Amino acid sequence: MADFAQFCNRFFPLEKGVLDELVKNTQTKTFKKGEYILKDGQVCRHLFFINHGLAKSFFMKDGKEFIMRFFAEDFMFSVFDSYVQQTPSNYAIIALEDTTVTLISHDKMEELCKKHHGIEAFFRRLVSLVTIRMMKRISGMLEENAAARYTQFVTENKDIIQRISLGDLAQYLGITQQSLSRIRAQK
Amino acid sequence: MADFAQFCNRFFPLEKGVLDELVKNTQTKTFKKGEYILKDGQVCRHLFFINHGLAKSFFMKDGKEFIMRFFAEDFMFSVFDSYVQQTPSNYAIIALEDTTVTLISHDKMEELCKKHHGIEAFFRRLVSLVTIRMMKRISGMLEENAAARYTQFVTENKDIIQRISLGDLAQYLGITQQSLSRIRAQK
DNA sequence: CCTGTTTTTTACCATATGAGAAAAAATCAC
DNA sequence: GTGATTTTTTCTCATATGGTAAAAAACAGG
Repeated sequence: MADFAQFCNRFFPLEKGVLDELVKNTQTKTFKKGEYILKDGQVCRHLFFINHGLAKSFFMKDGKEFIMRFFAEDFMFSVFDSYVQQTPSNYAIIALEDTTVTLISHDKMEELCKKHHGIEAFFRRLVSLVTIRMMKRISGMLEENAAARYTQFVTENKDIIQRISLGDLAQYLGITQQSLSRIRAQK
Repeated sequence: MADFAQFCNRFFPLEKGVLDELVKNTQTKTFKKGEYILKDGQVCRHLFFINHGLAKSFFMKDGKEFIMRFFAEDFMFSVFDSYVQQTPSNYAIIALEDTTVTLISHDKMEELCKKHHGIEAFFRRLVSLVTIRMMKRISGMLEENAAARYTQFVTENKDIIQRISLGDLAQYLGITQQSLSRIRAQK
């Protein structure tokens, strides 16, 4: 069971009092497998941290589902476009397993960012790392075909790969599940 | 000719003295068409702002070029993975036209972020918007085929589209220039 | 343990895009 | 302005992936 305060200490150490204030302003929620953590069309009003479980963010287009990312234990995330702009989200988040999350509300977080320079810096670091991950994703999508992206995803996500269905993984890779099944068969 | 201070004021207003301090710590450089603004393998030690001109960031793989982004006037950017981690860059930046940039060094910027909460917040906003753009790019690459991505790029970049070669645009879209030529022909 | 549901695999054909080569057009340098 | 270079187009064929359908396998609930 990942702990949010511990995560923070590893991620970006804050002064004791500041960390306490941050943690004090979180709440915890549990979602059953298959439940929406965020529905598309809603404004994403929280940062999330996964204590336990697995989730995906995704969107639909022409009846097809496309997966932006999987989120597992000890990971902090949000739907950043909706969160930052406080506009309705094009993406939804669903729990793929029974999942417990720690939440910080946008308004509180903005308030804390203004109040504590350290939390602002924490947040900058968080978004910076998100950016770096997205750069890698874009590079991978440009340079590699589906088979190579699959192999890479497997090697980089050994820990969660068994927990993700073939269909979900295919939609993350941007191919049909039939194609992914074919790719797997060719090994 | 875009002005950096004006850009800042529009982007994220800082206190007068703070903005002055930021601007005072910039320098200006000019690159001829075709010159490297950053070579891959180098650590990206600056944030960039384009006063005038056009540039692309890209990487090579198996002799093929893949373009991450184009940067035109009045735009602030960096190679964020290399910049944030201060590690050698996998990406290079080349001027596509004679280009003038305003630079802020990483070390100075970090110093200013520590010193002025406002600059930290400025930077958070900058990285947040980068993240949002990258989310859009990833969505687009997942959901749309090359023809649709081309159409969308054109409509969203009317201003610079005539300045980008077909080959470069193809490599941004993740297809060959022959394919893009074919797509264009079908309109 | 059995039954219904979901997930994965397989097969067939259609289509988008890639690779290589070469022609045509546009641009650049002197 | 002219020749050289670069960019764009066109062509042909190969391949990866999509779409549809259906079978097989795995899983879930009573």
